[in-house]
Amino acid sequence: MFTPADPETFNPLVWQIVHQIPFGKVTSYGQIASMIPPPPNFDPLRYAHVRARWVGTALRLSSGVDLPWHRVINSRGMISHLPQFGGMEEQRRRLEAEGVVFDEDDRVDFRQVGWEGPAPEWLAERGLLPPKKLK
DNA sequence: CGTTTGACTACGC
DNA sequence: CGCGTAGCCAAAC
Repeated sequence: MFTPADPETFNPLVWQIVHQIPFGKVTSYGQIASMIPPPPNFDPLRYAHVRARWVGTALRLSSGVDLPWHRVINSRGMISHLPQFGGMEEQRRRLEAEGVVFDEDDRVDFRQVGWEGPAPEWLAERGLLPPKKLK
Protein backbone atom coordinates (compact mmCIF):
# COMPACT_ATOMS: atom_id res chain seq x y z
CA MET A 1 0.00 0.00 0.00
CA PHE A 2 2.79 2.43 0.80
CA THR A 3 6.52 2.52 1.29
CA PRO A 4 8.35 3.56 4.45
CA ALA A 5 8.95 7.09 3.30
CA ASP A 6 5.63 7.68 1.64
CA PRO A 7 3.74 10.35 3.52
CA GLU A 8 1.76 10.96 0.37
CA THR A 9 -0.17 7.82 1.19
CA PHE A 10 0.05 7.87 4.96
CA ASN A 11 -1.11 11.44 5.46
CA PRO A 12 -4.31 11.23 3.42
CA LEU A 13 -5.21 8.08 5.37
CA VAL A 14 -4.81 10.05 8.57
CA TRP A 15 -6.97 12.82 7.19
CA GLN A 16 -9.68 10.40 6.13
CA ILE A 17 -9.78 8.94 9.61
CA VAL A 18 -9.80 12.30 11.34
CA HIS A 19 -12.66 13.29 9.09
CA GLN A 20 -14.72 10.47 10.62
CA ILE A 21 -14.45 11.71 14.21
CA PRO A 22 -17.95 12.76 15.25
CA PHE A 23 -18.92 16.08 16.79
CA GLY A 24 -18.18 16.16 20.51
CA LYS A 25 -15.81 13.18 20.44
CA VAL A 26 -12.01 13.03 20.62
CA THR A 27 -9.30 10.52 19.90
CA SER A 28 -5.53 10.31 20.25
CA TYR A 29 -2.69 10.42 17.74
CA GLY A 30 -1.76 6.89 18.78
CA GLN A 31 -5.24 5.53 18.30
CA ILE A 32 -5.46 6.89 14.79
CA ALA A 33 -2.04 5.44 14.06
CA SER A 34 -3.12 2.04 15.35
CA MET A 35 -5.69 1.82 12.55
CA ILE A 36 -3.07 2.18 9.84
CA PRO A 37 -1.07 -0.97 9.14
CA PRO A 38 2.72 -0.79 8.98
CA PRO A 39 4.17 -0.16 5.52
CA PRO A 40 5.49 -3.25 3.73
CA ASN A 41 9.11 -4.02 4.51
CA PHE A 42 8.93 -1.77 7.55
CA ASP A 43 9.82 -3.26 10.91
CA PRO A 44 6.54 -3.36 12.87
CA LEU A 45 8.38 -2.69 16.10
CA ARG A 46 9.99 0.41 14.72
CA TYR A 47 6.67 1.44 13.23
CA ALA A 48 5.05 1.26 16.65
CA HIS A 49 7.56 3.78 17.90
CA VAL A 50 7.03 6.35 15.20
CA ARG A 51 3.49 6.05 13.98
CA ALA A 52 1.90 8.38 16.51
CA ARG A 53 4.45 11.03 15.65
CA TRP A 54 3.68 10.51 11.97
CA VAL A 55 0.05 11.28 12.73
CA GLY A 56 1.13 14.49 14.44
CA THR A 57 3.20 15.40 11.43
CA ALA A 58 0.32 14.61 9.09
CA LEU A 59 -1.92 16.95 11.04
CA ARG A 60 0.67 19.69 11.12
CA LEU A 61 0.79 19.50 7.32
CA SER A 62 -2.96 19.51 6.94
CA SER A 63 -3.50 23.22 6.63
CA GLY A 64 -5.73 23.69 3.65
CA VAL A 65 -7.52 20.40 4.28
CA ASP A 66 -10.92 20.77 5.88
CA LEU A 67 -10.63 18.69 9.02
CA PRO A 68 -11.91 18.52 12.60
CA TRP A 69 -8.26 18.56 13.65
CA HIS A 70 -9.15 19.83 17.11
CA ARG A 71 -10.66 16.44 17.98
CA VAL A 72 -7.22 14.85 18.07
CA ILE A 73 -5.34 15.05 21.38
CA ASN A 74 -2.60 13.05 23.07
CA SER A 75 -2.90 9.70 24.81
CA ARG A 76 -3.11 11.34 28.23
CA GLY A 77 -6.22 13.22 27.28
CA MET A 78 -4.50 16.56 26.97
CA ILE A 79 -4.01 19.04 24.15
CA SER A 80 -0.59 18.73 22.54
CA HIS A 81 0.54 22.09 21.34
CA LEU A 82 3.47 24.32 22.00
CA PRO A 83 2.56 27.36 24.06
CA GLN A 84 4.18 29.57 21.46
CA PHE A 85 1.54 28.78 18.91
CA GLY A 86 -1.89 30.01 19.92
CA GLY A 87 -3.46 26.87 18.55
CA MET A 88 -3.68 25.36 22.01
CA GLU A 89 -6.30 27.77 23.23
CA GLU A 90 -8.05 27.66 19.89
CA GLN A 91 -8.27 23.87 20.11
CA ARG A 92 -9.66 23.93 23.62
CA ARG A 93 -12.17 26.57 22.66
CA ARG A 94 -13.42 24.49 19.75
CA LEU A 95 -13.74 21.37 21.87
CA GLU A 96 -15.59 23.12 24.65
CA ALA A 97 -17.93 24.55 22.04
CA GLU A 98 -18.77 20.93 21.23
CA GLY A 99 -19.49 20.17 24.87
CA VAL A 100 -16.17 18.52 25.68
CA VAL A 101 -15.34 19.04 29.35
CA PHE A 102 -11.82 19.57 30.70
CA ASP A 103 -11.07 18.77 34.33
CA GLU A 104 -8.93 20.83 36.69
CA ASP A 105 -5.83 19.21 35.22
CA ASP A 106 -6.80 20.27 31.68
CA ARG A 107 -7.63 16.73 30.73
CA VAL A 108 -10.68 15.14 29.14
CA ASP A 109 -12.29 11.86 30.15
CA PHE A 110 -11.92 9.38 27.32
CA ARG A 111 -14.61 7.22 28.90
CA GLN A 112 -17.04 10.04 28.24
CA VAL A 113 -15.89 11.69 25.04
CA GLY A 114 -13.47 9.15 23.62
CA TRP A 115 -14.22 7.98 20.09
CA GLU A 116 -14.44 4.24 19.68
CA GLY A 117 -13.33 4.40 16.05
CA PRO A 118 -14.99 4.09 12.64
CA ALA A 119 -17.45 1.33 11.83
CA PRO A 120 -15.72 -2.00 11.12
CA GLU A 121 -16.99 -1.97 7.51
CA TRP A 122 -15.51 1.47 6.94
CA LEU A 123 -12.14 0.19 8.11
CA ALA A 124 -12.37 -3.04 6.14
CA GLU A 125 -13.11 -1.19 2.91
CA ARG A 126 -9.80 0.59 3.22
CA GLY A 127 -7.70 -2.24 4.56
CA LEU A 128 -7.40 -0.58 7.95
CA LEU A 129 -7.23 -2.15 11.38
CA PRO A 130 -9.50 -1.90 14.42
CA PRO A 131 -8.10 0.75 16.77
CA LYS A 132 -6.60 0.02 20.12
CA LYS A 133 -8.61 1.28 23.04
CA LEU A 134 -8.17 4.62 24.72
CA LYS A 135 -7.33 4.98 28.36
C1' DC B 1 23.92 18.72 2.72
C1' DG B 2 24.26 18.29 8.36
C1' DT B 3 21.50 19.64 12.38
C1' DT B 4 17.65 20.61 14.96
C1' DT B 5 12.89 20.22 15.96
C1' DG B 6 8.62 18.30 16.67
C1' DA B 7 0.34 18.71 17.12
C1' DC B 8 3.88 11.21 20.35
C1' DT B 9 4.34 7.23 23.57
C1' DA B 10 5.71 3.83 26.68
C1' DC B 11 8.35 3.05 30.50
C1' DG B 12 11.23 3.71 34.51
C1' DC B 13 12.00 6.29 38.78
C1' DC C 1 0.75 10.16 40.31
C1' DG C 2 4.37 13.50 38.03
C1' DC C 3 8.53 14.02 35.45
C1' DG C 4 12.35 12.82 32.48
C1' DT C 5 13.78 10.25 28.57
C1' DA C 6 14.79 6.85 24.95
C1' DG C 7 13.21 5.57 20.57
C1' DC C 8 12.60 7.23 15.97
C1' DC C 9 12.29 9.81 11.55
C1' DA C 10 10.16 13.48 8.30
C1' DA C 11 10.27 18.50 7.90
C1' DA C 12 12.26 22.55 8.58
C1' DC C 13 16.14 25.26 9.08
